[in-house]
Amino acid sequence: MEKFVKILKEKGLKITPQRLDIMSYLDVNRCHPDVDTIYRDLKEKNPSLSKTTVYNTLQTLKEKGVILELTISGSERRFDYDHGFHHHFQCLKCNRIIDMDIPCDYVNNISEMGHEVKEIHSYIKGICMDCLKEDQS
Amino acid sequence: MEKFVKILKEKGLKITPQRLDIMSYLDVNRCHPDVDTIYRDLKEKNPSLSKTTVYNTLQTLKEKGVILELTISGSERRFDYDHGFHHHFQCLKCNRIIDMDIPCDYVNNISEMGHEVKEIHSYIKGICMDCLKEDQS
DNA sequence: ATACGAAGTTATAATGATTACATAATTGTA
DNA sequence: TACAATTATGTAATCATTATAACTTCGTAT
Repeated sequence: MEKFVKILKEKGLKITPQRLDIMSYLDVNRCHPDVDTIYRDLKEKNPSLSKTTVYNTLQTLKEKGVILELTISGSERRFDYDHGFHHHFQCLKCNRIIDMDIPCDYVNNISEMGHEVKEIHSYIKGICMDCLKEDQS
Repeated sequence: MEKFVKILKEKGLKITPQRLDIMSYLDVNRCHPDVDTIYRDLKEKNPSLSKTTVYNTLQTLKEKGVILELTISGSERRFDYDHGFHHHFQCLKCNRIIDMDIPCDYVNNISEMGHEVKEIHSYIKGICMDCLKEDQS
């Protein structure tokens, strides 16, 4: 928990239990949860939590670069603790998002383009291994 | 225009002026327009056009693989005539989306993963060349 | 050609996620 | 401990998207 306090201080943000809860939740739950899931899960331990707070905090943490917002789907916003670049795979059947740590040289070539790069998102969609197996059986 | 008729027939879809308009619009306007832009522009020539039709048609064409929906931004849905895989760069300042045709070997390696790949999206965000120049002057 | 059924379009209403706002509470500091 | 600034809360407003139902058009078979 100390590491989250440190991060908030570095970013010039006040330390509040709500922020620590959300950061800790995203650090543990690397399943790219959406706003509502975060809200519902955290509300169990802190029933007075407001959904507005969740929105505000996610927005703040995103602006400060602590967390990442995925835009893999147009309809659902998903969030991720920022732990280095990797690709994301979304299964069109079970809707799960899987981290993919296959190396990609493209990232290194981008600087040649003349644009200043701040974020890279790589989304692959299809049918995941598990759903493929189910279909066969 | 004949090519759009052909595509619709191949996909088993009826040929309607609205669909042809939307396909033609996306084929010409490769700036990745959002729903509202498409609607406003096409409404000029066909004032009875309904926004529901735009939504329906985009959805149908997307399902049939004729067009692609970008999810580069969480807040705005953008559409693109499907003309082969390429990366997209979005400028965080002017909001423009630029096609990037730099080769990427990653695409070829994906099949090794065990998942079945249907779509690949690659989004890069940052400050574009033009905005960088403006900042300096 | 014409008529018929299916598919597509339209306009309106409903939905649901996100944002705005005003108030209350908490944080960090003097 | 008290104070100013920031943050959290709850409600209300907003906006894009979807659902619905009536109407129209399309493609085909007569």
